[in-house]
Amino acid sequence: MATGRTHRPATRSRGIPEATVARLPLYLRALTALSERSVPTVSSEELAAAAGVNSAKLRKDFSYLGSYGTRGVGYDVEYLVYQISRELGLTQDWPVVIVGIGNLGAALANYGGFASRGFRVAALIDADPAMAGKPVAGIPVQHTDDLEKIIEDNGVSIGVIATPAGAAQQVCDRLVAAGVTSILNFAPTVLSVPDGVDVRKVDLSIELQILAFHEQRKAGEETAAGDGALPAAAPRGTAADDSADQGPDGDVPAVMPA
Amino acid sequence: MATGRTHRPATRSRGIPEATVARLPLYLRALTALSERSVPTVSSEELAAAAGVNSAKLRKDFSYLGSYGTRGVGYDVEYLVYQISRELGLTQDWPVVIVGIGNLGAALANYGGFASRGFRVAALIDADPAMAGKPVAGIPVQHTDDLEKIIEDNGVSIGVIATPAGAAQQVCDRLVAAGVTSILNFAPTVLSVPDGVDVRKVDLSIELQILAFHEQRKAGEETAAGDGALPAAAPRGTAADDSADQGPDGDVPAVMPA
DNA sequence: ATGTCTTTGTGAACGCGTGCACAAAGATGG
DNA sequence: CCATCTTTGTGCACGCGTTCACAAAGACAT
Repeated sequence: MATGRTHRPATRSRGIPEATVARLPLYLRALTALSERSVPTVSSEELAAAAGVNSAKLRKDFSYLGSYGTRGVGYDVEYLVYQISRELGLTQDWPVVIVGIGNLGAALANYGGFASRGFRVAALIDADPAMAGKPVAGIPVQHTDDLEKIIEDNGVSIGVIATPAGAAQQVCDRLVAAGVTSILNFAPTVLSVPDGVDVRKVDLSIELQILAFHEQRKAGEETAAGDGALPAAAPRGTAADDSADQGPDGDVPAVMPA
Repeated sequence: MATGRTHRPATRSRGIPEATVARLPLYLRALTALSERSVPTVSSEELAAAAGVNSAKLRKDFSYLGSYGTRGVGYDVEYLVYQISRELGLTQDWPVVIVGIGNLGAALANYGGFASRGFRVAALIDADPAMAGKPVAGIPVQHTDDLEKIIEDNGVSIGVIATPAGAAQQVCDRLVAAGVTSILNFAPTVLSVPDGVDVRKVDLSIELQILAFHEQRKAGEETAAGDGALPAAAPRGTAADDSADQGPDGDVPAVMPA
């Protein structure tokens, strides 16, 4: 019934649009900076500039949370920081596990941005027995075998996957089975999860590819404009490209023709 | 299909929606996997499932690139891989510099996903003199002083910023001045750049906060709709726990109402 | 050839997000 | 207390992206 497609109950709980939720952390950061400088109030214009968004958009975003501003004055910084923090759930403690302590996982464990906002790295987990017990960022790495127990003992509901792509789905399944309902995925794979589990993915390679697309378009604009067929060619005019590039790495882009 | 027509003059490569561009790398990854398994063709349904998207969306996305499918059969995997690669600009070499070789920068330098798709780490740059010459991922770290020269000598147009927040804008300015026109920013700051420069940001902390929001909502659904409640409060943040230098934006944890 | 079956490509409707523009609300000064 | 000024909060319109649904296109069998 209800032919396919995962049902999406999400996002419309309190009526806060997903796009707004995604911007709240941005506002919060800007507000925190103001708070540290003991700035008492800000206008939507100022705050919007600091957050890099449109002021009308910001006001509309805040209107979803309630009327926390004062007309003619602006927003009380401290109060707004509190309201947004509460809305995002940052007034409570969120134990997090990081699975896959390679280069990236270790970097994440050391990343200050996590700990600084209510997120606590409860455990580091890796499949390599040689890693077990070894401290990373002051936390001893534990073996994957104990994953379920770790999740349960710490009441973890948020998991970070930083494993190789091949292991990601399996790890994901175990996390979910153990009770994790939110996953931040750094592995370059599409994870499939049951309803009720949120997945956000961060894919470094994809971001670069998107940049490359725009970069190519920019480079192509200078050369020619209207050719009917394949634009191809794409002579990237930038210097130091045609001459000495062959030596250093001998690594060619991995693509093949038809 | 080589025989002339069948071509829509309508929206050429100039008119590819941003949302579509953002999905092309996803398709490409799925197609590459199929290619490695020597699968000759795929239907939009199959490919969409592998990429985790709707099949109608996928077909529409591909329609912006041209008519590369065969009705009744599907898409030729190899051909499509080539077309998407070309569209994304991955058939050429993209030298990239990474600035800020801390935990994250080092992880990025080691990240296989970069090199595997036409991106070549041309240089690693850090402001710490002690890092200079030290090899990371087989590449010797160079000092920030030489940034401009490095950009120029290597014809770099894409830069990755993995510095602390405080240094990001300054590094950004120098990159742009030196000729970089695309920036991937990992620092938790809003970068301001002149027109013509693309910036994409990856913010680990923001992703977690978004997850926390949904997580809180899920948890709140079961119990009463009670708001606030400030659980256990007592944010531990004051312990100055930030790991040395990587401090993202160093902000205080909690807050209080007015 | 002809008919059937599969799958693409796309017109059209719909919903979400964005930005404009302005009235309402409150501060401030006389 | 009233006038003026500032800034919020929001109704409205517009454009983009998503999804549906179906005709057209081609493969394949007879």
